[in-house]
Amino acid sequence: MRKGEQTRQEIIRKAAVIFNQKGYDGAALSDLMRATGLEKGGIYRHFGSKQELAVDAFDHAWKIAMDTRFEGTEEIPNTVDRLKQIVRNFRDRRTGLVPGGCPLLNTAIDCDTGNPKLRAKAHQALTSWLDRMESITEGGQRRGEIRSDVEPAKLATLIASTLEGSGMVSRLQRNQKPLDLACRHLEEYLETKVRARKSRTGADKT
Amino acid sequence: MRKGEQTRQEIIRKAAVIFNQKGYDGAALSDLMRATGLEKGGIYRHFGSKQELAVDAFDHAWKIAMDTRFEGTEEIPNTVDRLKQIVRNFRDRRTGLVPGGCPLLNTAIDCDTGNPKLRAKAHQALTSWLDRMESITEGGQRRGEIRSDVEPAKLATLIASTLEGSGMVSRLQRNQKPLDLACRHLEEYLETKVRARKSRTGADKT
DNA sequence: GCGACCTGGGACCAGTCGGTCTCATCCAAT
DNA sequence: ATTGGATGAGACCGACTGGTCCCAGGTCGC
Repeated sequence: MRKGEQTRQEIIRKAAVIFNQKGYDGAALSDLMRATGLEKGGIYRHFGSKQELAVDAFDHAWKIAMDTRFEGTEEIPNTVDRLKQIVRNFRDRRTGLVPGGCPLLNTAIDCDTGNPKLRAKAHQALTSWLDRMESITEGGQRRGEIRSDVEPAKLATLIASTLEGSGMVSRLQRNQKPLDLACRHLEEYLETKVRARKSRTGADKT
Repeated sequence: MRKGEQTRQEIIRKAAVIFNQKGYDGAALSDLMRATGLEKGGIYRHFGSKQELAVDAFDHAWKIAMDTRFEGTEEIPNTVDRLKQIVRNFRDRRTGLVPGGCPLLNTAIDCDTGNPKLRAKAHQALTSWLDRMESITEGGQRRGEIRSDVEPAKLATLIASTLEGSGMVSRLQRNQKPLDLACRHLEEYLETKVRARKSRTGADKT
């Protein structure tokens, strides 16, 4: 049960690229066969269906995306700075990602109608991303680094929405500027509306 | 040549829904046949290929989207208020739209890889949207309603990115709140960073 | 090194894909 | 009312779809 698992992982890695670039319907079994170098039987031994493979491939792509987006942020002590780094990571760290753009955006749009399994995956992926930014914000509030009138869930949603939207525009224009612009906008927002201003008591009343 | 054109338009209207909901690959000829009530030959008389039909269907869907997003804005005298109404239209006016979400977002993601014709259509659609908001902003600057340090292209890009991104999040969560939130964020931005503050001279120096 | 099981190849399947073509019918101008 | 072009039905096409299955060969634990 060792060689098989190896092959399975290899299929997932290769398939993730195809699915992320072409979408579920656009990715034909023949594409996956070419990418993996395996025949149909070789693929279907490890997965019960195309959809099952697509789900595993999405998990793989999303894990990489999440790891990359939070890379090097844990060790940043100030929570506002940490959020700023998350924003910058989204813009700057592209190496190692599964090619084809943000898997969350791709899958959400691709599966909005039909394919409820994959759609649910995308939904839970978004939730996991938001939750993580939310809990950073809550921590920041407890430590007095973030204003208490900031609503963590809303801040997380605003960041994710802005990044994904500008990512789409950047992709369509094949131009980094829109994403750049959104990042600067978010950074300014974090500085002026989120970061707690220095106060004598260290406390921050609403 | 009258009846035929009528049928053609009918096909476009019905097909636009299918393409917008299922994407290009996901929309099978059989789906289009069912939606239009026509046989394959009936459809192919009016369009040279599936792609040709998809292009016309996108144009149709996008025209409706644009008309809706700018509906009732021409007559708003102040340009900042006009931009705010555009933002609100994006959130509020959904009736009459082609079902399936924003055709621009859908097509951009669907056709990012492959289908260059349709991708080009999406790109030009984005450009037309941005241009329109840009020229409103320029007009506002000439009239002294908008700060001269605002860069019209950047403002347009920020608005479009934020709306599309939050639209995606709202769709995935099946919840209006993220879009609501983004709108309020943009409205505040327009008020505090875009609208020219009253000045004695009426002029606005950078 | 043996035996059992794990692995992958590839033939095969029914169904569907986008697309073509022919022909009966419909409509509209005369 | 006639007629010629516009129209749409539907049979047909080859390619390809996702999926199944069996068998030869490889890879294990022993």
